[in-house]
Amino acid sequence: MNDPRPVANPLFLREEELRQGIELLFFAYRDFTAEPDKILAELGLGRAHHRVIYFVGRNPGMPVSALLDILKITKQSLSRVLGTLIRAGFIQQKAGTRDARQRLLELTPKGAALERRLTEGQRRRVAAAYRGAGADAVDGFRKVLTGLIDESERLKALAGGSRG
Amino acid sequence: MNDPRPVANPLFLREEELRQGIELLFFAYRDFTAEPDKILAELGLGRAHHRVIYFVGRNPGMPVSALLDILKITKQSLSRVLGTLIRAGFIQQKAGTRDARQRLLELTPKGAALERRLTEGQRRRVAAAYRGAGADAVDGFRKVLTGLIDESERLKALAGGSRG
DNA sequence: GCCAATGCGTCAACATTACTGCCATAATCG
DNA sequence: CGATTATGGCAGTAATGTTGACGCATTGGC
Repeated sequence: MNDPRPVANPLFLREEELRQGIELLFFAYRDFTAEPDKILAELGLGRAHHRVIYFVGRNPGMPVSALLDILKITKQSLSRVLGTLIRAGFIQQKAGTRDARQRLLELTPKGAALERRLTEGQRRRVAAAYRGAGADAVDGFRKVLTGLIDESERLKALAGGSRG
Repeated sequence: MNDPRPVANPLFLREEELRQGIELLFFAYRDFTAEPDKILAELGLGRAHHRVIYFVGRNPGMPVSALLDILKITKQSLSRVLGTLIRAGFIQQKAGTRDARQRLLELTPKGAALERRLTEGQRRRVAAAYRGAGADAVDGFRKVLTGLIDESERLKALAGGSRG
């Protein structure tokens, strides 16, 4: 009458499947950030500096407000990190032409060099994972990650540099 | 002789493709952690507490050393977080039977309840992203994320609970 | 039984990254 | 002119991480 095997319980499988996804995200992010963190530590900088350098490099001339919207931190937190990077000569500000209140941000050559150095390892890592998984897998990876982003943020996230 | 169209430069596309992957990872992780962070803040806890509660819930009876190996933080950092959780009654310790030096960790009922509350939103989010992307995409998602993990950590990461 | 190594905890000091709240300046807009 | 916007600065606080040193109980090899 009863099947002696513990037949695959769909609820259990689902739970297990979801937890595996959660864990993969944790482990991947952990290892993904470890490399640049090391380089940053040598320079007395932290992960927050990398994020700022990355996105300013990606969106040259962006105002502070746009950076705040991406990072989702307070302006006070950003202000300190940004101030450090400006004083250290990685980022420079220019007054906005349309709105003179704005401080438009861009990397200096020194900043661009650091950006390349920091992101190089991450690019290599992503490239290796893409190569190993194949084009279809990459497509799925992007689909799922996009679905994980808050709906209201998806367009902004995919806009990336000056693509959108 | 020359193709007048700026033919898709494979190097550019690759760079763009990789950067998009990097950004998706950032945005997904940002939004993925925002929800539990709010709940934790109400309790005077932080993301580190969630990680500990999560993995102890996943691996009941795990020793401290295993947790250190997963989280990749120093025992001093863990000790503080773990101490808080134990004093607050979310986690309890039992001496190891095989090795009496070990402190085997497990969630109390109170801890298990908090774990469910914290992870519920994340599970829902992952479930929604999985549903929206489809089974093939989920497979690709897992493949790529696995490839992003340090090779030496992949087996451990996939071992999850007591699956491996 | 001695002794080194292991597993865990703790104290001290410090850095980074985040937060809230408040105030200031300057420019834009209505 | 007055309200809003974009930005900067200061003060205080907290979470999370680090290194270094030490203690204590237990284990395991000799």
